[in-house]
Amino acid sequence: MGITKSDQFTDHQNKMANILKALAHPARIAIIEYLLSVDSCICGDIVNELPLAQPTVSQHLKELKNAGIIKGTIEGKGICYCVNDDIITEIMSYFNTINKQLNFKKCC
Amino acid sequence: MGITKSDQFTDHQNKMANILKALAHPARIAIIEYLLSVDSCICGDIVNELPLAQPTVSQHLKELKNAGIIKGTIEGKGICYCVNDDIITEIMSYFNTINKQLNFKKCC
DNA sequence: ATTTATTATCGTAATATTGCAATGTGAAAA
DNA sequence: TTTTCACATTGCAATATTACGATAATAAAT
Repeated sequence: MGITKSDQFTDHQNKMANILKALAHPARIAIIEYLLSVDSCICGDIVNELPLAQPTVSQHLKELKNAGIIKGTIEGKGICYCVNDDIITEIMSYFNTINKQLNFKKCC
Repeated sequence: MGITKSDQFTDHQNKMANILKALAHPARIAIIEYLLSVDSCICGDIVNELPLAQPTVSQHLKELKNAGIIKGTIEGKGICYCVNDDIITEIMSYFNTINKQLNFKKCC
C-alpha cells in the first residue's frame, strides 16, 4: 500500500522511526555534516555545497526541520540552520539502551 | 524523480543513510525491540508479536538483514534472528562524533 | 518603489516503499 | 512419501519519496 500502519505501533516507536527517517538520506546526512564542519553558522550556501538544485535542498532542510533535527533562525540576509543537540542526545541514548541490552545476550 | 542521487555523495554518507533507512520504520524498530526483549533467541513468533501479516514481516526482516542490522541462523525448525552488535556500535560511534563536534559550537 | 538576493512553495514526472493474498520452498514429522 | 510447519518470494494496488523547473514570498539594498 505504501501506507505505514503507524497507529499499530507505540508513540515512541513512531517517533524514533520518524527521527531516523529524516536522517536516512545521503543528502540530509551531508547537510548535517556540513553544518558541523563550518565554524560559524554560515548557512544558505548549503545549496552550493550540495550537488542538488535549490528547491531540492530547501525540501530536505524542511524535512530535517520538521523532525526537529535542525533549527533555523533568520540571520541578516539569509537563514542560519543549526543542528539541534537535544535530538542528537536523544538518538544516542536510544542506541545506548539498545547496546546495553545487547551485552546481556549471547545470540546464535 | 524518487531516485536518490547516491553517486553524488560519499560512500560513508550513503552507508549511514542506508543503515538508518533500514531502521526508519516503526515495524522494524518494533522488531529490534522485540529481539532485545526476549531472553532466548526465540524468533519466528515475531509475526505473532507484530500487527502485520507474515509476508510483510518477512519483508521487513529481509531489509534489516540486508542492511546488516540483524542476522539469521537456522535453529531446528525455524530461524533465529538476532541483532548485530557491530552495526549498533558503528551507529553509536557516528552519533558520538556528531555530538563531540556539537560541543564545540554555540549556534544561533 | 525597484531591484536584487535568499529561501519557500507548487506542480509534476519518475521511482521507491508498504502491505498483503497467493503461492513457492524446504525441512521435519507422521 | 505425504503432510505439516516455518519462512520466503511473487505480483500487484495504494501511497510516499525524490528531484527540479517555474514561480512565489520576503527582506535588504539601491
